[in-house]
Amino acid sequence: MPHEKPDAMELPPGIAIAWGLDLPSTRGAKAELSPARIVEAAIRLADAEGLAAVSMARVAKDLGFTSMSLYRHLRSKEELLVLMVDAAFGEPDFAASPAAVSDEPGWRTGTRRWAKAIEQRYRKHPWILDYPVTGPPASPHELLWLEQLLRALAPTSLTASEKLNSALMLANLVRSSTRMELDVADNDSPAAFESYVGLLFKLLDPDKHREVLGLFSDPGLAVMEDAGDELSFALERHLDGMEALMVRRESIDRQD
Amino acid sequence: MPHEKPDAMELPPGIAIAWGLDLPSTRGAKAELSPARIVEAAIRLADAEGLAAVSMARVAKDLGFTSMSLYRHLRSKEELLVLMVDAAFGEPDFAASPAAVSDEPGWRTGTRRWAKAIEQRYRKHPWILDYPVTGPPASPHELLWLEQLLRALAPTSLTASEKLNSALMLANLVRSSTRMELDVADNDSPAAFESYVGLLFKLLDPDKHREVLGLFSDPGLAVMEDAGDELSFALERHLDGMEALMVRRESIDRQD
DNA sequence: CATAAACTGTTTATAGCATAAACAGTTCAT
DNA sequence: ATGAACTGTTTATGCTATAAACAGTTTATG
Repeated sequence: MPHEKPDAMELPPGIAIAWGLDLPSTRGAKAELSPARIVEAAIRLADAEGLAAVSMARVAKDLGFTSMSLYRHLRSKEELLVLMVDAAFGEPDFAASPAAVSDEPGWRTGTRRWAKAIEQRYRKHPWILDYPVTGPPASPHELLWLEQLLRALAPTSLTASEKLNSALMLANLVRSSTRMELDVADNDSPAAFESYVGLLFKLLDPDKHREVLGLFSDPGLAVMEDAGDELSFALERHLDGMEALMVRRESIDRQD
Repeated sequence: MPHEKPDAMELPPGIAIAWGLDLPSTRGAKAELSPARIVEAAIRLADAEGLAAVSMARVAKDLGFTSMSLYRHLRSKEELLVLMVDAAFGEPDFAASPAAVSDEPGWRTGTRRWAKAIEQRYRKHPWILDYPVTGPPASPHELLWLEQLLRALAPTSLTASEKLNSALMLANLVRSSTRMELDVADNDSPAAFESYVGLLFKLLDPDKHREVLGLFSDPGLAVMEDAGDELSFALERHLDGMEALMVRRESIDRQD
């Protein structure tokens, strides 16, 4: 890859490129490839065949180059993956807030809208969920999404730590709920679900596993039909929990 | 592997072995290896060097056998991983409930105890967190843990779906919180945290990222000192959210 | 203007991975 | 006693990421 600013030397993989910190070089043959082209091809491949299909050789082949050519633009496959995920998140897109229509606090509406928006990104590029979260967000688009969520939480009475914690938790919640829904959807529902329950009844001991068996015997246990029901349930519970904290705090403030 | 009951033929990888469904065979040379020995060696290796160090060749070498010998006892590496995770969870261990000491509802205490207990398993075998969750729990120990959590939730007024959803959410919450705490702890804290924040200040646009920057400028943003603080925060919020649902429901019941 | 530095892409090579296939030895059911 | 069933080994295949050396191209500098 082209030489970098001194600043950019010790950054985690992909971050320098993601933030546009490498200066284009003047000398040398002009490049046909670029990180952007490679990432684009890799995303196309992952969308079509999953993250497991993304190998350096395959991406290069799709572009009409050799595997090693990619290493002129990316330090490692890890770097490619970081850039893919960042690009797949993309810019947050919110329908501009229609003011407070309902009687519920604005932070709830905003957070819910954020959750639905990022869920859509996961559904568009499900392979993002196959790339494990390694640490706090450091890539441009991930930080933009975090920013949007923090803006939704800004009007609340939460402390800085609480806001950060809540934001990270909400992000995890959407991620894991969506992942669960997609996993289940993959095993085209009713047949697979029946066979899962059948398996449980064959294997479980009615004594040691009475609650599990009771649950799956319950006729009221509807397989969540609409996509997003599971996420909605978890999200509303979490919002209620945050609200409880705020209410408690305000009542303490009032009595001081 | 030895021949299996007809029942055991179509099960997901590892499940048949985990539930002890393969009959030991009488004919043939007596085996020196066994799934149990292999899994034990693999866990020892993962504990010491991480999940990435677990290859069939390495596990076999540690046992003094060839790679291919493992395939006489396990269908695939996937099967090994499933069995490792199941064994690493192990039997749930709860200090027998000391009745209701505090004035809070028993389901809260029980759920909290469950969360802390499973968190300890993750801390003992952090590599469990590197193995992605693929679907609903099907292995014996995972189902035992689920059973224990459902028992804690049993006295609540939640419906069957709500209990299942809540249980899965709680499991996700503990998993992702612990993962985050371990990720951060890996980068031996203060130095790495400072450099992360420094990075943000160098890269972020004070306009486009005002909330993120404001947050990290806040002197009140304490790096959570005690292990488990992050988990506790998220957990209490979630418990509050569940409680809010129950309270709302009871008040509706009363007015009907 | 010539030369060297810097860059791009290719070829070749290595070490690791999961796992298939064929084979030799062992034990028990028939 | 014979053959089926089993265990473990050897050998081989096709993947993977990526290091190293090389050829060609462009541009900055002598």
